[in-house]
Amino acid sequence: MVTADLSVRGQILETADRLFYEQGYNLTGINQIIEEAGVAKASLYYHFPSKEDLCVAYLQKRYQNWSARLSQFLKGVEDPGERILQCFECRSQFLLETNFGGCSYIRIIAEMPQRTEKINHQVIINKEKQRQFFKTQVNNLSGIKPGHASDLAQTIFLLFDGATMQSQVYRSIAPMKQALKAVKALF
Amino acid sequence: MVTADLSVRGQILETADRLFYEQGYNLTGINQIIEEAGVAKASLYYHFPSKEDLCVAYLQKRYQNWSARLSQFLKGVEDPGERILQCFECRSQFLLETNFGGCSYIRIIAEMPQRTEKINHQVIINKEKQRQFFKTQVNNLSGIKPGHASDLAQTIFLLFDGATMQSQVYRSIAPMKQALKAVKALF
Amino acid sequence: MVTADLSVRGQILETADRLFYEQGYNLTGINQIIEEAGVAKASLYYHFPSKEDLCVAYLQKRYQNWSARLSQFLKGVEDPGERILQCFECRSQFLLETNFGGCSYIRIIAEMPQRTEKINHQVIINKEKQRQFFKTQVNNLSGIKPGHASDLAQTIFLLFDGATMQSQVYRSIAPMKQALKAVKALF
Amino acid sequence: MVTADLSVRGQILETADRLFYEQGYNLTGINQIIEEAGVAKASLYYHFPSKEDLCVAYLQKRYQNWSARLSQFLKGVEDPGERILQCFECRSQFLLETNFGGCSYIRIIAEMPQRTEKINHQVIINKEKQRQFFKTQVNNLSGIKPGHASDLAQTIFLLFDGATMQSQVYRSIAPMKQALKAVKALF
DNA sequence: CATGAATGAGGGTTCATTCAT
DNA sequence: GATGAATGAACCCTCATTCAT
Repeated sequence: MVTADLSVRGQILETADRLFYEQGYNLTGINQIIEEAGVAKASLYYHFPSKEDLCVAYLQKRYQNWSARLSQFLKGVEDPGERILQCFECRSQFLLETNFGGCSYIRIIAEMPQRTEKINHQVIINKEKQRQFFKTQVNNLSGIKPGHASDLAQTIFLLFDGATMQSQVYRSIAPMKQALKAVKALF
Repeated sequence: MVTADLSVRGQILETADRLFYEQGYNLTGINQIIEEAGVAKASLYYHFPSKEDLCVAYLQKRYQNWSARLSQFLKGVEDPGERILQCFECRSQFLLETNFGGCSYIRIIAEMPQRTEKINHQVIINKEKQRQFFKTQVNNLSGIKPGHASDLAQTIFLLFDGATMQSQVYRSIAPMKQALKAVKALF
Repeated sequence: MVTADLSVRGQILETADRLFYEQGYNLTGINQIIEEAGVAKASLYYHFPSKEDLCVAYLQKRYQNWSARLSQFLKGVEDPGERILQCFECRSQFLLETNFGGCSYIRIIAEMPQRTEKINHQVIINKEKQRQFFKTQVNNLSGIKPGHASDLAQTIFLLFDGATMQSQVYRSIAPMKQALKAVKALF
Repeated sequence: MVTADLSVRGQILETADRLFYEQGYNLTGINQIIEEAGVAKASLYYHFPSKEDLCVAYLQKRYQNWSARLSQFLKGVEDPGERILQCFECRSQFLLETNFGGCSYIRIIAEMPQRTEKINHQVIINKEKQRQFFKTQVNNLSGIKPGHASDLAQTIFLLFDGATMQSQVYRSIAPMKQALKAVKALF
């Protein structure tokens, strides 16, 4: 659960987070954000020098929220293999809740091919953290042949992103289910 | 190679195709398209009733070009398994040429969460054709256990999309290579 | 009753007549006219050199239709005073049928302050014919003091236009009823 | 006389007021307004959310100006009958000054058959205030038979609008003079 | 007679950003 | 910290008209 932040900055970020994800970054204007956040335009620019900076904060917040959600979801799950599988379940649940909004990091990249350094940097950071999760779990798996752990983690990550993306396209969690099946077969 | 189409409609579509893919759909304005195409604005709207319709034509053209490229790439390749692997190679080559532009269909969905029916329909058509390619090849594979063909094709497709997307994010074909490796392991 | 004219010119004029009156001249585009008329754009410009000329034809047609409707309405009515009163009734009926569209001639003037000579000429012609109707009836009235006939006709005409206009504004025939009452009091 | 308002909002409204009345609402573009007002387009939309809202402000301003002009014109005139007659004189003077621009409220309705609620509302308000003026004067008239006051006021109002409109059509104050004569005969 | 294709100019509206207060 | 007001550039789209065929 995210604690309500009633500060001006918090209001802005919370609103931007919702709108960027629901409507897309380029389709969300500064005006809509400040209107729905109930703040003045100059206040937004006081806290975030540019829309780009707001985007970076949005990406950070997205990771924090996903990370918190996943931790909560995995509470009590100890087995590395099970943790991986539950990560896919957690994503399925998330997609259902968000009406198949997909991966926010990937979407930012998708709509900004000539992305700026700031934004690119944040996306890479977030993706790397996701990748690291799978790597860590795989390394903890028992019975993995040395040298194959990295490959396995990468493959799982590919399936994770592919399924997230296809679930958005098809508005269905079937791709996630399929990915889960494929991951199980890899262990 | 695509024959140059010097008709007004052809000029518009060719320019839109290039700009939508290079810059993104929402970041490409009608004005830029007509300027670079060297046509009048009303001419664009004569041939394409709206930007949305132009987007549909863009998606169709993207599929045609990819399809032609893939056919050319697979010329002489008969073995189903090899055809699948070469499809990944073809995509790698494409990504390198386009500076890691990713999958145009997916990107359109990624930047338009509230996609219109027209656009959604065309994206689904294109994605289904891609999926069908893998299904066909897998069905022609020898030694596939009955009932596993569908799962295999789906998994390959997930890896294909996941790798395409990650290659765009990381601006590297490493994810494609990784996916290729994973696919080989599935046969 | 207007005979259906299935010629291209007829189709265009009929459609323009309907749209100009329903939507207003400036709010009706050439494109809408040709689409709803089912003719090519160049065909319109073959029959009507410009939108302005089409407007003139529209004004002529509007007078013809009103004139025909009034003649039909007054069929059998001989008494000049009664003919005047029935003219107001006829207008009331017309306004109800057209959802209070008002006077087409006046509306054209209202939306084109710097009207062209062509259009101005046609409007004046139409208005003069309306005025002449009242003059003729008044001249046939019995018991009119010489020298007052002209004044009376003019006043009736003022009431007729005022009531037509106010009926459009208020979307009610109350102003027409009020004018009718006032006219009766003048006899 | 209206004091010059040099604020941005004032400049916009003053310019729109002039152009809407001189050229017509639909024939006046936002671009022309901001050019002649010397302001940025976004400034116009900051103060007026849409052209429609600007139209409402225009209608309000038109009433204020007419009201102020009439008050000034009637200064010192106490007799109700005379006040009514002077109202027609005031309108005649106004029409001469404005090159027979007619009634702004009526013209807005005339060029927008499918008027919006906002605009319709403002026009009705303005017309009702005009009507109220005549009602008030008639009620103050001496020697009016009870029950006839309302009819008389309505008839005068019809003559007022009819004459204003015809004066615009004919570009002459003759209709106003005629209406004045008719009103005198009603007392 | 009739048409499809092309156009320059302009339509109303929104963009992200800045600045004086 | 916070704000209202102002902006230049760009948004997608439609206008009435022309012309070669």
